[in-house]
Amino acid sequence: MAGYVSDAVIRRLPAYFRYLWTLESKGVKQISSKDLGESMGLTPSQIRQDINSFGGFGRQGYGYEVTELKNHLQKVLGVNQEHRMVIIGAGRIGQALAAYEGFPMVGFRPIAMFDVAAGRDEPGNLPLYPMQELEERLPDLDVSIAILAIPPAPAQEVMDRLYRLGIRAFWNFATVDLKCPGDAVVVNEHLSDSLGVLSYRMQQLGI
Amino acid sequence: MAGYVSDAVIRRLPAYFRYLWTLESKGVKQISSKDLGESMGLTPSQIRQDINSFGGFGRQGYGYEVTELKNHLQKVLGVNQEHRMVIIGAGRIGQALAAYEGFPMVGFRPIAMFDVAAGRDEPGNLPLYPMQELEERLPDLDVSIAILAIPPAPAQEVMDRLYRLGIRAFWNFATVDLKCPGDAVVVNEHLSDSLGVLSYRMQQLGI
DNA sequence: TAGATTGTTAATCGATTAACAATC
DNA sequence: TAGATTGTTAATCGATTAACAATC
Repeated sequence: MAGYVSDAVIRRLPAYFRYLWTLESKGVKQISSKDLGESMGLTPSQIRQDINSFGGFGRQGYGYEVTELKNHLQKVLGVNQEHRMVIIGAGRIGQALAAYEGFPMVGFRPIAMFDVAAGRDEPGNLPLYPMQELEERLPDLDVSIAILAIPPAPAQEVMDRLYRLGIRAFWNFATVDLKCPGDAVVVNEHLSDSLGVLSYRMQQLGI
Repeated sequence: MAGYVSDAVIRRLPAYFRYLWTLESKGVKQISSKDLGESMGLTPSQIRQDINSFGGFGRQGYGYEVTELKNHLQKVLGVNQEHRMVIIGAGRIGQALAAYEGFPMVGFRPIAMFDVAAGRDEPGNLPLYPMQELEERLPDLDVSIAILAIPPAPAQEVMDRLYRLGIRAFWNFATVDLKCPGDAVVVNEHLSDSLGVLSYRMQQLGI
């Protein structure tokens, strides 16, 4: 079905998926690359290229079946299966993520939180465990992803500790770039980088 | 100094800035494009190209002065000046952002929060006002950026309302893509898109 | 059928990498 | 000076756009 799909394409897939999801929820059955392009700010050509990088779904003279394409994108991204997550750090960011409503759409589910300060509020309805019980409890939780919502200083060490426990996927909110072995994945989320870009554009417009 | 700088370059600038900042705080005085490239996972060539797109700072045979380059990047990004922000929505994401430690580095400062439910906790040390007082209070707050940490449904409407009050820069955490007039800037932050990419990579590695 | 729109190849455009003279 | 490393031009690579035959 798909050979190598470039990074540039992969980064656009979640946006396609999201948009098709909303189309489906509005009852739209069909869409052409032209209309999709207009809504998403991309050229029809690019959309057809992107979609075709993982298989042919359109019908000439008609366009794409919204639900069919959405479901397929879901499988391509792997967000059709449930991903159980543990959240490390029960500070404000950790708590915000524990309650984030964007997860169900992509099949992600927070299962538990850990924090060095065991006396914190239990947010949402997730159990909160002290960090020292990590080794003891993690195996039973059956999670495949760890969210790091902790300060930068201990981040790399905590990641290594989770790696030793078998975690191979990390979503990092600590303000450092973390490195991991080749058999694991890290997505470093740098919120302030977005602000840098925003600031640059403001300057250009003289805001 | 700089003509047109491409989007691809601009998106890398905050990472350069962040890394130079940590180098400076470690007391590093000088760095070559070779070493910078190794640390950041870029080629020396690319780094020299990027830096030269906004002016020549290196010395042959020596490299770059860390502090000088950092300070210049700061000006290029416009993060040397203070940006006052208002946070709309005092839910968990709003509260997390109110306390986010990544802002000072980029000169951003949250000033106040607004929420439809006036009875919420006052988080951090920011004043929290009811949303209906927006028109009355915003002019005195002297903010140039609004963070939207509200549900998708009212997001576009709230943005239009802020635009009418003179706000021209938006950082949007609502899970919809917002559109704005050409004299304003929006950065749409889609956290779950990152998870889509993470999920795709996990699948590829068989995690 | 005629019109619309795909899948796909070819053309263009832009970004990254390589190379090297200039020079600190 | 000799060695290192820049700034910059040229070469390569990849991604986007255009075009169009295929076909629903």
